[in-house]
Amino acid sequence: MTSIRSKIFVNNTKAADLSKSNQLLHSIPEEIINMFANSANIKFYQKGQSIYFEEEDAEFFYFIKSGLVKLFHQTMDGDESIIDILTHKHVFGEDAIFNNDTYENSSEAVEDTELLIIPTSVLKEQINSNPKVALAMLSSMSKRRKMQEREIEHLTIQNAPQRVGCFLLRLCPKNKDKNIVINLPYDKTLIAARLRMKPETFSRSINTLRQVTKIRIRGSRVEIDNIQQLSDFSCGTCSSTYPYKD
Amino acid sequence: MTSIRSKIFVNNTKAADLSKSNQLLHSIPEEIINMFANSANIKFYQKGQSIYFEEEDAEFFYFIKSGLVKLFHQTMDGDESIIDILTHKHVFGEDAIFNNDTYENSSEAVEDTELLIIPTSVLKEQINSNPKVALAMLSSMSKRRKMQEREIEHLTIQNAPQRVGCFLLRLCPKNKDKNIVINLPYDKTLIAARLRMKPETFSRSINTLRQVTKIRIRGSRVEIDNIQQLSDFSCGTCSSTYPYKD
DNA sequence: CGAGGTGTTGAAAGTGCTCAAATGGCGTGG
DNA sequence: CCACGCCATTTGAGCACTTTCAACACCTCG
Repeated sequence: MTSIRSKIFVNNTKAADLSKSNQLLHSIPEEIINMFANSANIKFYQKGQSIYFEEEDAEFFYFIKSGLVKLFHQTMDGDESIIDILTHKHVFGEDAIFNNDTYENSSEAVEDTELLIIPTSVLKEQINSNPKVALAMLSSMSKRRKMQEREIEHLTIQNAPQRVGCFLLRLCPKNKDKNIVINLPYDKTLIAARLRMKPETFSRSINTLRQVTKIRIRGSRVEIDNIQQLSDFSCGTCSSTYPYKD
Repeated sequence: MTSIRSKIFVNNTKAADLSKSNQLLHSIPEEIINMFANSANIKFYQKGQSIYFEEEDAEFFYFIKSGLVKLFHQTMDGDESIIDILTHKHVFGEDAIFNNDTYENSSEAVEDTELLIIPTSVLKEQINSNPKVALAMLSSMSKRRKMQEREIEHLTIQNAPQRVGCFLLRLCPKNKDKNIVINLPYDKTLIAARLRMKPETFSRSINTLRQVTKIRIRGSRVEIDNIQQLSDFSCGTCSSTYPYKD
């Protein structure tokens, strides 16, 4: 239970490496983040270190330079319910500005992580004064909403092996459909939690996928010969089909 | 499969009855909607009539004056996956402006319904030119995101009777905690679908609730003597507790 | 080598779903 | 007013899927 305030600013490169990168998936466009470069600082978090806790006052929001961050809720019976796992270039904590400047969930570094921290005050100013920023926020929030809707749908109509298959499909490069080799982005226990299933269920789902779709998995290495077979199995009942737009 | 365009403008009261009402739950504030009054028209839909289909070009978004609207996705195997049931004062279809002016889901009147229809072009103009509108949109979208997060959490950690209990709790007046009498807002089959369970499961869940929490249900009338008992049962494992803020 | 973390497997229990059938309310035509 | 049919709801039985609990394999690190 380290206090948030106790973390030390190790580095102050500021905008230095904010410039080189492309469109963000479900988050604020990087060009917008760049506008905050002057107000931003860099902060390092060790694996397992907490970033902020739910209901804490939110003075900052965060941009992930590198590493892995887990967003979660603490449940009444002591468990935690994972909201999302975020990686490179994702933004989080910004939603606090619509929540009375209070964080809506807790966050923690899952690996050693390098974050850009930006005062929420700056974001609020920009939203109010710069229509482009407000629009970017709207657009990014809309995308997230859509992804959440998809997640809800999947929780309802897909079974565990299908959800795992769907997760793998999302990792595949968009332009290939044969002989794909990918690596799981984080350990299986965490993937299981992200997919809202138990590690045992995840493991058994992998076995099912092996049998049904002929994929090969060894450690974190995944080989998919025929992506069609995997998407037929995973997405046969969904409202969207592979390849996904986001 | 009636065409959307075939519906007739029955009435043109315009802004007439837009003024009297209070804050909206998870939607655009009514004061913002009022700004569009001059561009709005009123349109009636019969029970069962489709309002728009997924992927259709979106020229309008909608405000519910009265009635009941179902938002849903068509799944690959012909079923439909319900996204939400909306009532009086809810806004829908506006998300299309962030989706290439294409509706993201389908909608249908569940009862006879009176809608205010407003061109999306007007909304887009306002968002770009009026920071207040953009801010209102952001705030409302943020609330919806939060509700979706809660729904995802509930799908994962609550069982069917708990989800039903939670649904009932949301219907209760916020200021009473004894001898509450409420009415189910729509028929049980639809509630079941909204809670993402089968009608059979819903029915059995009601029975469980009767036994465990001493509530009485007859037809659509629900009597709750002790709300504490119901919320202990339903929300014991969630990250939020009754009374809910939204 | 031993400890701890991660991942896998087996067996049993729990939960929701499917299918089938019964019940009950309600409006229509007689 | 009554019989009929339709629809919503309930109930029962069996099944499919996920979790739980327990045990074990594997790997890395000291």
